[in-house]
Amino acid sequence: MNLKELSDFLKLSPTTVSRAINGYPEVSEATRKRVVEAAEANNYHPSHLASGLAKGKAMAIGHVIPLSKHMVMNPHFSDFISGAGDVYCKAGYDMLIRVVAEGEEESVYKKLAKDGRVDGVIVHGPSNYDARIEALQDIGIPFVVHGRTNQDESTYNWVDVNNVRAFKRATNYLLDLGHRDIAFINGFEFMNFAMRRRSGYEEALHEASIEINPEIMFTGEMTEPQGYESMKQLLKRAKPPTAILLSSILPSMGAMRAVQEAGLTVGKDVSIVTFDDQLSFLQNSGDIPMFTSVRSSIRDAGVRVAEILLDQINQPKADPYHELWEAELVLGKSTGRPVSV
Amino acid sequence: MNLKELSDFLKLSPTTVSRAINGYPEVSEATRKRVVEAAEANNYHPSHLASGLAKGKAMAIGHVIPLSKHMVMNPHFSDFISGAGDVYCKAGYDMLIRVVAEGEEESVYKKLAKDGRVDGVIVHGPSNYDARIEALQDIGIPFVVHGRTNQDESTYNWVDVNNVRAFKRATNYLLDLGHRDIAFINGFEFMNFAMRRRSGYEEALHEASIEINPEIMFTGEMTEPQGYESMKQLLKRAKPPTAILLSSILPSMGAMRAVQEAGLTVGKDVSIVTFDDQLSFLQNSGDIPMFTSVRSSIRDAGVRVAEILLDQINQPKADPYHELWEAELVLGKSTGRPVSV
DNA sequence: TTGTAAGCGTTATCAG
DNA sequence: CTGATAACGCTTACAA
Repeated sequence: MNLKELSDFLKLSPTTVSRAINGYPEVSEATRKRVVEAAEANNYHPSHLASGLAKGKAMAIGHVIPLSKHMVMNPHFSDFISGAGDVYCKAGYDMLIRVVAEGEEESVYKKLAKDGRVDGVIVHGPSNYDARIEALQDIGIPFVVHGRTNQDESTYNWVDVNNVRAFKRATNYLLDLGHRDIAFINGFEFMNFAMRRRSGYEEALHEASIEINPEIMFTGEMTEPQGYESMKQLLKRAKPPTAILLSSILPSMGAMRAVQEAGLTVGKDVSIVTFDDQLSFLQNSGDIPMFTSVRSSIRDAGVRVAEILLDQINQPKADPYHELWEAELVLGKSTGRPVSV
Repeated sequence: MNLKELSDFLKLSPTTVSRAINGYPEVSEATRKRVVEAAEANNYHPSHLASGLAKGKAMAIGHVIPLSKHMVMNPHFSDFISGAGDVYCKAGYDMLIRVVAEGEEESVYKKLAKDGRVDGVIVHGPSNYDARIEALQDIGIPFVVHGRTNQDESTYNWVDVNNVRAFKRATNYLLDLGHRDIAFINGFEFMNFAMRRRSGYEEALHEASIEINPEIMFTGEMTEPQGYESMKQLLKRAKPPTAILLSSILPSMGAMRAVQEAGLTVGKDVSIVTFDDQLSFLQNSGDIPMFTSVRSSIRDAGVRVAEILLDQINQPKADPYHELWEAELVLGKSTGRPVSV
């Protein structure tokens, strides 16, 4: 059943029926009631394609998600997406996802933005210099970046965590406890967030006049095995570091496993501080959380990013909008003074 | 730039231009080349809404994802989705996701199916009796279920793992090793897959004439903390079970943590067998995997489910199609004979 | 308050 | 091989 049929059935014009259904003010209460009831009874739902075409709005937001070489989705996405998706849903928007091979992202973004299927897009996982930003600016479609790049950040919308500060604080906390050998297991450093985290770590060490030691710094895809393997390497050293900083709770689980396998105790023999995105399925909670961490919810980020994008769509001339969040430092069971001190 | 403008520019009719771009056979190679180049040069992309409207195809597949009470997305989704999304992308389809509160799913599915935004939908996480199935059958939209229900399974498309068999084998393996006290940490049993797993476990115990003991059987949301807490409970018992069966690698990580915290060793003091969905971010691999498991890739399931749906869309009169997969039993480091035997 | 008619950007039909 | 014309199902001036 389409609009025409429904209006024939009601002996009304399509116009009136459309107005009634979309809640326009000029239609009388009596007819509105009749229309809505008939629509319900006949199980009529307006075609989104047709209304989108007519109004020039797609009522959808695009996400482009790159698969890594192993064809997997970064697990951090699922929490971000559940936050964003919830916002869209409440506002009547849909989430459109394109999963693409790494490298094709820019062209896919362009196509997505141009073919009129979405009213705005989210940029995930910005690299240090990210061509998507200029591409989207050229096209003129509203977008919000989750994170930042090294490009002029005043020209686009973004929400980011203060990664430099977070990792500086984390490092300082370990220094205060008396640690001097602090390893760092980071994400890939072409990702902007990872680069900033490294800066925070290095700044803190510099200020404490401790030399940076590349031998105890790792980068890679933030997975459980990454943490496990890296930690195993570290424990093999003649003088293993007494503390480790990690970029996500996933490798932290792996690191903990390696420590325990070696018969050592986390929080005593080895201190661990992690960045806790508060992944829903790996809660670092309890009376005293398992891990000491710098914490910021990635789901909340998804919510805010989505809200900001919808705002920008409704006020296209608004100035670029930014939010920089501070991470909490939460003490857990995984840190203590180094034994030898 | 739209089709009309491009065709004016080329001094051709919109028809011809459309045909050239869509690769219809009746257009000459010369004009096709000219058209494609001009489209490229002018950065022309056809409007998906318009073409969808004209062809009556949306070129999108709908997924409805329920948030749990804690507003989080089940992490198993992200792997499933990356598999499905990859298939869609290669076939030129988009993935449309609606994130909804638990309970609203059925009505959202109906709306999604009716408003013409998608050409088919995927049903996730079927419960034992799932009203969505009949709703979608009434509407007449193609759909594929990931899993099954207790309804007549010959009437709809599905892909499922043989959960009964998998958990029966897992239990039998532990029995063969000599275990008699085998605990079971399951998902919520209103989910059909969880119910089937329980059946497999119980069948094996029955056949071995071992009594079912509800005190060592848990159900809940499959998270790390669930495994941790349940395991802690079990270890408090006067005579803790010597082996545990778990429904996902997430609670298994938690269980392992509890065992290690208690100063015990997994694979010696406590044997663990898990169901391994091969979650990308928690690989149970290595020369000898960390966990003994019954294994079936949830990402592969996403791939197959998507492929089947696209097939059904292209051959609307095809009979319902099913695939029942057998899980592998993979031996890892987490199992051994009970110490007391 | 309601209706008429012209779009929105494509594709499909049919004729040339 | 190419082109005019009518859909696709809805919204929106403009009229009544």
